[in-house]
Amino acid sequence: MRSQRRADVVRLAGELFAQKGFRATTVREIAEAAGILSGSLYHHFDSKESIGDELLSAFLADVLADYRSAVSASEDPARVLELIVRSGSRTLARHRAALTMLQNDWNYFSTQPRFSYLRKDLREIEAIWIAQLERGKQAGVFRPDLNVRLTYRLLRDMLWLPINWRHGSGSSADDVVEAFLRLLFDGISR
Amino acid sequence: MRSQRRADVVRLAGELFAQKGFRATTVREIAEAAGILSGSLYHHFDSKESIGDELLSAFLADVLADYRSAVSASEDPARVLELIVRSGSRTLARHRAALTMLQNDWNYFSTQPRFSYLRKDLREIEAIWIAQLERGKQAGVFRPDLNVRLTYRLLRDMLWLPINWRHGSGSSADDVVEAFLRLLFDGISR
DNA sequence: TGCCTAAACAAGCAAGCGCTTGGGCACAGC
DNA sequence: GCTGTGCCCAAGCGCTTGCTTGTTTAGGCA
Repeated sequence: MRSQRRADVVRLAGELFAQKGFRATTVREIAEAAGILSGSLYHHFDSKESIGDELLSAFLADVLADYRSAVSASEDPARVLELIVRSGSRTLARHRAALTMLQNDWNYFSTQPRFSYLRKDLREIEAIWIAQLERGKQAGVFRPDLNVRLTYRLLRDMLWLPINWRHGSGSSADDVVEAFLRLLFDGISR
Repeated sequence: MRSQRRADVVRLAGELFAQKGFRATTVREIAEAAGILSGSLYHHFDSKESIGDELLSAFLADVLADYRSAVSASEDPARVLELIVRSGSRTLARHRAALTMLQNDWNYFSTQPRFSYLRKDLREIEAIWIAQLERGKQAGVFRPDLNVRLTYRLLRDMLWLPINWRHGSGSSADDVVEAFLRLLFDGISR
């Protein structure tokens, strides 16, 4: 364990970034959460941006690892999507703060050169989804009239949405996954 | 037409708020977009918040009007949902900036007393969705195992997501609506 | 012409921002 | 015992923020 404090700061900063937004969170707030003064942060980090960088790059690395392993785990497109949804559910939960940052502050991060890897990684994710949807269409597993690109956008965003729900009334994260998969493959009709 | 400039400022500010976030947009930027100085804004508005207020309250008023008219237009729950999706598509397009603000800066607005009506209006929207899903379940139109509350959250968020897609590659807003309805009722399976 | 008002400008205030600086304290190795 | 190093504090710098102030300008009307 090289530096517990450093890791704490990253985690606490992530929670604040997710809660208030990256730009709206001040280094003084981050420092206060960690029990030190703002100037002391700069002993551990170059800048506020590098804290955000650490959170986002770790998140995308884990997500991409999930996707790649799902693709190599099965030949069946429907099965691959199911794997992505199920393993993704846990990974996303571990990186809840980073995902929320990505959703809320995308317009900021996507314009900063430092975070250009975000676009690259998201393109790889898109490519995997589209490849699976297309293969499923060809194989006759999915509807032949499926608009692959539109469906991808809907599904990926749907999958990333529930992360910030506080499922209070008797529904767990697993319930959300099952409801999602059911809706995905069968819709709401009887 | 009481004041063209005032309306222009609201519209331009909305675009900036949607693009950069509410807190990250400065009154100087808004003023520059309108071709005046920041101080002159305060002849038309009390504060930056009141500009945001104008955008958000107008948006929610229009959305709720859609929902109420859809409910009173049909007895069939599936038909009501379809009406909400179709009319909502146009209303959401008209209020694109306000919807984006709501999505990106929800954590900010929802904690400000001034914007407490947001919670109230969203609760009414939720009640309408849930009532229709429940009625459809009872009537045997929807799956009997449908988790009503989870489904509502997924659907409403899904419906509000595509507003910021730049549908470049040959897919229009109408295509998105059709793809959504198809996915909603039938899923992706063949 | 003289007056009134809406709408703009020019300037700047207090507060808060990210970040830097210089120094102090505890503890390691010698 | 001395010194080096890791970690932190106290103070504050330069800049930006939302907003205020006092003044100027343009146009309608008696």
